Amino acid sequence: MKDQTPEPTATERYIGIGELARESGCKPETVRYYEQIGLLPSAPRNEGNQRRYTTAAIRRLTFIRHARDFGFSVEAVRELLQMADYPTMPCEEVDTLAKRHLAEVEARLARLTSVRDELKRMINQCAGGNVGQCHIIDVLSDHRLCHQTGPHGGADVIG
Amino acid sequence: MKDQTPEPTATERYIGIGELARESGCKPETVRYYEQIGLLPSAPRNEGNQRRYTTAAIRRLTFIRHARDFGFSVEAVRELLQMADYPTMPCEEVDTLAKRHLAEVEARLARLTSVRDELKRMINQCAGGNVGQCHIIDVLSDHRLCHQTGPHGGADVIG
DNA sequence: GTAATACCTGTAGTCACTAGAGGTTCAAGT
DNA sequence: ACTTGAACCTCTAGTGACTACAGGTATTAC
Repeated sequence: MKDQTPEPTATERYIGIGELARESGCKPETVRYYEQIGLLPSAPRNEGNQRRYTTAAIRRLTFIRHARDFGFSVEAVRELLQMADYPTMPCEEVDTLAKRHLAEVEARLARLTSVRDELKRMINQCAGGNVGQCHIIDVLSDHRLCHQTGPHGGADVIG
Repeated sequence: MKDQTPEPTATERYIGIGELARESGCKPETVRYYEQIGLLPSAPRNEGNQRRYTTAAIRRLTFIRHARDFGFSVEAVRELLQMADYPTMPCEEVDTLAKRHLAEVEARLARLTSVRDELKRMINQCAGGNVGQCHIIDVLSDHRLCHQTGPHGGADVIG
């Protein structure tokens, strides 16, 4: 990964898992989990068996959290990390991964948008009477009552 | 739930779990799962211990699948089913549930939209060189490089 | 009669964490 | 030096909504 900060010096301060987690916006449990599944390398331990980290770990974990926030799966993040570790490689694969992810996000957006529209229609048509006359229940009971502009009736529908 | 079809007669044909699943757009495993968690009542069995269903089950399961397709949680579906079972009750609660769900869907849409925009920006700015110069990696490494119109950097970010 | 298909139960796996039990270590204050 | 409380450790189990599999039984078609 590209260094934005100077290299850690020999006298660099080590931090514990709690501070690392705070700095990167996650919880200590999550850090241990990422170590367990190999997204983070096993951290060196102090005399009392507690993990000690440098700023390199903050950068790596921030990268991970940020990619996860973008909705990349853990496996995609693993690949992104591998690529980021070799700055001289062509970035074609990174681009491909990002584009594939964008396509998935857009598909989810489309489905979610059609769900939203249908929900709005359902709610607007509810006259406020009793359940027997309720349009919301009707639409849920019978797919044919849907306006169905988009593909919300598919298999893995909600993103 | 409001009947769209006439009441089942005494001579009605019973169907197996496979046909029920096909009719309602899910798998037999899912039907058994719904029975297990109490969304569907325990089906009567034939001599060989296999579940037999009537069209009532098709209607109920279709309702469930459809509500799930709209993104209602299983617990919300459970409540909707309870309400649908009492057609003379006021539909206020149904309305409330639907509106709450709409709000959640809109929140997810907002987050997802901001993620999509940022992904697009990342990809457009990738000059196609090597990983060391790759804007995608840069943005993932450093949240400050985000355009950040929306709240995609929050806690539970991706819907 | 036999072979293919559908069905049964029960358990474990998925994804990405999160929560808790039960214990150890560290840092600060007295 | 001692005590207290926070932070840390490992290991296991739970979340949601299914899905998959193993190992067996029933039904159906030929």
